[in-house]
Amino acid sequence: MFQLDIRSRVPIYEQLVEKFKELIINEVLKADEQLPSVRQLAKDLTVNPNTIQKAYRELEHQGYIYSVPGKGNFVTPPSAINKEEKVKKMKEELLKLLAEALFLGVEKEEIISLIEEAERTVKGGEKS
Amino acid sequence: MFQLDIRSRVPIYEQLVEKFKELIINEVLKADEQLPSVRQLAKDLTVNPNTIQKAYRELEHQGYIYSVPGKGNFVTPPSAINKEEKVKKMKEELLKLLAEALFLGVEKEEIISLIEEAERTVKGGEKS
Amino acid sequence: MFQLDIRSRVPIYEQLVEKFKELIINEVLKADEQLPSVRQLAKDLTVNPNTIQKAYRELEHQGYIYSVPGKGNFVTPPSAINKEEKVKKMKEELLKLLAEALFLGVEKEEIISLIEEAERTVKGGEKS
Amino acid sequence: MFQLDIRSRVPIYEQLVEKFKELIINEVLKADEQLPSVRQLAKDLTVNPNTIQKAYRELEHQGYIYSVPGKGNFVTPPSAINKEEKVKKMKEELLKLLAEALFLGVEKEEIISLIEEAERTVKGGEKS
DNA sequence: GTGGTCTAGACCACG
DNA sequence: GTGGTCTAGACCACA
Repeated sequence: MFQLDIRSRVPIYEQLVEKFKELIINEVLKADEQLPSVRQLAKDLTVNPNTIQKAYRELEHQGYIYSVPGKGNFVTPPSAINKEEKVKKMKEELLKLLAEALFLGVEKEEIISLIEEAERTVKGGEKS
Repeated sequence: MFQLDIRSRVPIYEQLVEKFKELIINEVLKADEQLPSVRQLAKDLTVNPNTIQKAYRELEHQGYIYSVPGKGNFVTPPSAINKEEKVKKMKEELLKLLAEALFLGVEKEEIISLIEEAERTVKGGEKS
Repeated sequence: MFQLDIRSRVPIYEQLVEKFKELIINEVLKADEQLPSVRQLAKDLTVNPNTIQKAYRELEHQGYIYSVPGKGNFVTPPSAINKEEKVKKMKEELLKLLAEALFLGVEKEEIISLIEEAERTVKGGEKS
Repeated sequence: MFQLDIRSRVPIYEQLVEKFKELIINEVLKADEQLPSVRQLAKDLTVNPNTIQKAYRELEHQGYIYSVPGKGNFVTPPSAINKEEKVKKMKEELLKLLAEALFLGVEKEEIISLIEEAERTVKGGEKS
């Protein structure tokens, strides 16, 4: 299910966060869908349960999932994500990255085609 | 000369690497120019010499400078730097960020205006 | 009758306790009135009977209801409920929250207008 | 230094978060002051280092402290705390608590005197 | 020395 | 069964 790079400099739990965000953004995991249980995923990935916990907790902090103790972890419906603050940070980050890309000689047209590519992967998540 | 953010999460040596890369790409530091000596820079920035050493080693590893034992560290000519790999990573990162932005409801038009804003900040620094 | 938030972090039994306390303080449930039976309520709310039991036991512990074995659970007359302790805790909590608000730069006037807003929502429910 | 209630229902790390927030709000811990090291505090409180870590991490998430790996954890200057979002949540919480207090028969005057008491403990933190 | 991550394994609350 | 917390102890990166 996941490909973790155990040797990478980026922590396992952070890799997990990224993977899950991707799945949620691309709606592979749909609203209110249940995520794999902490123990099960830990077993599948041969990682310690604490590490999974940490990833889930971080995802919850970022608003992408919510946790119901005794029940499981579930995907937050996009409409319920607190966007304002997140969008602001996102724009700053985007601006920085765009400047860097232009600086390295990436053409404006290339970036626009990247936007279109991104649109295709998201499709339908921007309604709310 | 440098503004280091001691508070930042990103390690000092990495901040140094970024700064030097900027100076090199902008040709503030010209081809084959000698970099400040480890000891001198460490003194100027009130940073541990080990930290400077680490930054220089990393710059060398990434191909931005070359080291001549007993002489010092020198700038690799920009034409010799391999940008391809960096551009590729940048595009991947951009794609991910763009998808996230669209997911959070940022309009395509907004992103395009961000590109234009980014263009303005870069203009003038991209002589190389 | 009840709106339970299955998603919430606060346990269902605790939500039940809060709801019942509200109904009792508001005298929607009058003194010595009988509460719904554990089985019936569990069925109505599609909740595990154990959960209802736990809520009732907790309400009894806090003094809001009393249980007559073989008969059912009944509302303690409001006059017999000890509010003092609760008011004390409430004040401590308020003090903490007020300090935090002031620290974050909320103006005193804003807080007073919040009090007035709160007054309006309570008006009409405080017959007891 | 701290009084932890090991038997309490509220987790140790959360108790720590509350204590530290209090110390920061009341300016016992001043801006950019260093917090006790994870290991040291763990030893002093005879708690596992991981638990301290968790508390510090949470405080960082909430914006009250910042962490510099290899250096330590430091108090965020009030001016640098991202307040907007926090203030919004705070007001909601305050409103709820105020309504509950009024409901329980706490007088408006009492609340206002609580504000004044809170003001005295904070004194000077609301400038920015 | 510092913080950050991770494993191994335990116990609790909840439904 | 689920998530949440905690201990014990290890290793790494950084300054």
